[in-house]
Amino acid sequence: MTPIRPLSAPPISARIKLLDAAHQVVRRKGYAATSVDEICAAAGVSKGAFFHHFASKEALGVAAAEQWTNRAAPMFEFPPHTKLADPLDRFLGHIDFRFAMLEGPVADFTCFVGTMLQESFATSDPIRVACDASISAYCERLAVDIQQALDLYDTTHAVTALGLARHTQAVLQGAFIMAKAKNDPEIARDSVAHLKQYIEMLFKRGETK
Amino acid sequence: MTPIRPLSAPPISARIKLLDAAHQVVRRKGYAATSVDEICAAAGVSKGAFFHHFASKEALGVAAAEQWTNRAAPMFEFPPHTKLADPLDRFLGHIDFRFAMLEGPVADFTCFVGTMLQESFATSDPIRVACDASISAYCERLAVDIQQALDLYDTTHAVTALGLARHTQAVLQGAFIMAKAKNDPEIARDSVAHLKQYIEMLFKRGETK
DNA sequence: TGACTCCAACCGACCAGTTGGTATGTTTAC
DNA sequence: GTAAACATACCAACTGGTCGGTTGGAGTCA
Repeated sequence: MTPIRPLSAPPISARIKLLDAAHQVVRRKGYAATSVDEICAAAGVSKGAFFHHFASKEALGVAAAEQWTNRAAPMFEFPPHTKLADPLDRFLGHIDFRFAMLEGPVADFTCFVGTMLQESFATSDPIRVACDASISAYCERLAVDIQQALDLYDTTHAVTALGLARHTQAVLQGAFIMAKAKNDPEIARDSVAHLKQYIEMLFKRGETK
Repeated sequence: MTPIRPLSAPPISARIKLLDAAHQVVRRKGYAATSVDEICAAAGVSKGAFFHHFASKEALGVAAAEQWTNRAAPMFEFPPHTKLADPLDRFLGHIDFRFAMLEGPVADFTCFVGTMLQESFATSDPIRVACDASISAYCERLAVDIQQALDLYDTTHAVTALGLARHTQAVLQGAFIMAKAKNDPEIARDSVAHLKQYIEMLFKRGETK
């Protein structure tokens, strides 16, 4: 399966190229409609290389879902808003950041694991579990800031940090589908704007405990 | 293509069976992963019947999306809440209704057109357009009650009826994906509960204009 | 240094099974 | 009688996956 190599070693080129190609092609065409040959062509590698690195197409799906988590991680580190002192500012800054991502071709901002889930949740449990892990990791990371905001600000409403993080993720996933329906990002931004308005209402800005 | 027949005539049996079978199988496996043979088997008809009623698999997808709209229509007519006098009660009743639907096997309550959109928005414009039409019809119907609620109740927030209807649809679509990730409806209900809380906050219950 | 070994990385022709779609025929309803 | 509704056998194209082979760089020993 995955060759054993020290984490410090340079990444195996073809493997990374295949994972990146899978992210791009599958987001446009879906998992089942994307053939192994297509992924190879997009990655610029041979079929032999594919099956050297992955035991099966399903194994690539699992690995690509894990890689998707890695790709999302910088979202919580590099943007300016992640350095803000106020946890609610960081949360709202994150929403703004996701809002700003919703532009250009639809396939470029939609979620790889969300797309795969639609097709694989009932047909491949390994892929479903890997996609769930990626989404859960996102939610749990987002919940850290939300919990700090809940600790700091007054809110009389029934809200848990993880629950609100999951709702945020759900709104984003739903927004992607609406954007796909219209083939236009604008409708997705409207939904994220509603989400932000909800969060601001929940936290009643300015009233600390 | 579609045989011309008077609307009053009894529906062509095999055609309806194929559309229903497509709804069931595609929601479980996705569009691309579902073969024509499988749909025929699930419908209990032959392949000859399939290609007699539909020019291609894509044509079935379009017809099934249109049929999905028909299947959703009773949601706005038969449930008790649709007869309530207050438009906000009808809207919130609809949310409760959708909430209550979120139970049992995931594939039984998820959205056929939402699933198809994920795979077809970039590869089949006819299917994309048909799915968009189905979602838009739902949103426009829902927006009727919302508009009446906006006319009746005081809300200081920036909200349009159609925009809120679309956000409702987005939350539902996102909730389906979260349910698929966990293979469990519970997480979907949490998100719909957040949506209901948002709507109640928007309309500040009891304060009419 | 340089000849030798070794093995992960990579290649591309090939295979059996499945795919959407067709061609041709039979049944059924009016 | 005739046309729509359905059935069956079939096909070329494509699918995921296999298999024997080549390559190139890291060790090793003289």
